Amino acid sequence: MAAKRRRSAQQEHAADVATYVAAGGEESVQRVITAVYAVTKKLDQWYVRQFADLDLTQGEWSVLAALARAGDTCLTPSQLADLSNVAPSSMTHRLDKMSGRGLVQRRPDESNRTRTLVSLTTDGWALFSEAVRESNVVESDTLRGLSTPERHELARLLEIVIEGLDDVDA
Amino acid sequence: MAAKRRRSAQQEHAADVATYVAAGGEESVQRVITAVYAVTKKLDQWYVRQFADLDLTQGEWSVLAALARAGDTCLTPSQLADLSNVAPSSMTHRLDKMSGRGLVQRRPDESNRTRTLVSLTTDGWALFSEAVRESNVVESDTLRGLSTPERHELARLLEIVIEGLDDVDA
DNA sequence: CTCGAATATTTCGTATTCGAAGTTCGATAT
DNA sequence: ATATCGAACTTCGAATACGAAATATTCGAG
Repeated sequence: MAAKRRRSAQQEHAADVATYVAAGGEESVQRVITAVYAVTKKLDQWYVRQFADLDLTQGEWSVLAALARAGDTCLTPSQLADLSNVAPSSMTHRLDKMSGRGLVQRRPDESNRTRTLVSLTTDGWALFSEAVRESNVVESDTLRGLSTPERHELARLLEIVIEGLDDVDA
Repeated sequence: MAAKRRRSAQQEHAADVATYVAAGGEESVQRVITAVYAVTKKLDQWYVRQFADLDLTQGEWSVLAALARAGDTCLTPSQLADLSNVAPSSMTHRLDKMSGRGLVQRRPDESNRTRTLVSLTTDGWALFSEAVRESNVVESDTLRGLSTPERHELARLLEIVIEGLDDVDA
């Protein structure tokens, strides 16, 4: 099942970084970026399997998570499309399915009738909680090699990166 | 364009983590995982735009990168499907397109005629290099808030996580 | 040697996604 | 007031992805 074990994951990663550096990337950059994507790629595989139990696709999860993070603030289909990295037209169909299943509800915005407001139903909130708890199992397992101080340090460094994300476009 | 600036990205992130913790996640876990996905989500958006200049989709990029990382070792369509997180049947069509464009080439495996061996062409290698150099611009910009020692520390911590990834399935 | 199971790829039907119009409503200027 | 532009959502056709079945080859058991 798992790939060739002749090399450790470390060595495999180092070789990948070397490939990117040879192609013109910076070492200190590629070491971080390649590592980040190695982690998310593996996590994505697990999410697919975990969420299948809940009859949930990654796309539907992104909607659920976006609405949950918004709290009691309703979001529009456009906002959800942006947050989910999909085209607005795709969100239409996705919301059709999810509202048909009773996870979300759409209602017109009285103050601006071009807008539609989307919010989680009680079932939607319940499924969100269920998914978070299931995900936390594999996520926790993923980080088991790090001590609590190391996790905080890792989070701190990532949060520095996050702080500058929005300014890059400009 | 950019979302509401009333809150800093930091505060936004902290609020997101609080939502996951309230739903049953562990604080030290969610702080890291949420941050990792915040970074990759933004990077994914940039990749789409950057790669559009090279007439390259993210799916095609994943094939290019997998073959480049394999070096002179050929990969089979099945292996590429695994590495790209797509179904084998999807890889068939993707390789059809890419070989039609002259980026990759397929040849039968003489030692096992059920297999097909895929490798990069000269044009494929050139496009890979071009894409790496373009990507490195935004990636480098993404990490500009970190000093060189901080980048090494971030890479070190992520590499600890990577080392344990394959053992989680078991 | 032959039969059956396993592996690798492709084909095919269905579902999801995207981008480009189409439609409705709101905002601004004249 | 109304005309025009822009914003938000949806509809529609084309492209992409998935899963199941089909095809071809290898491997192992009898």
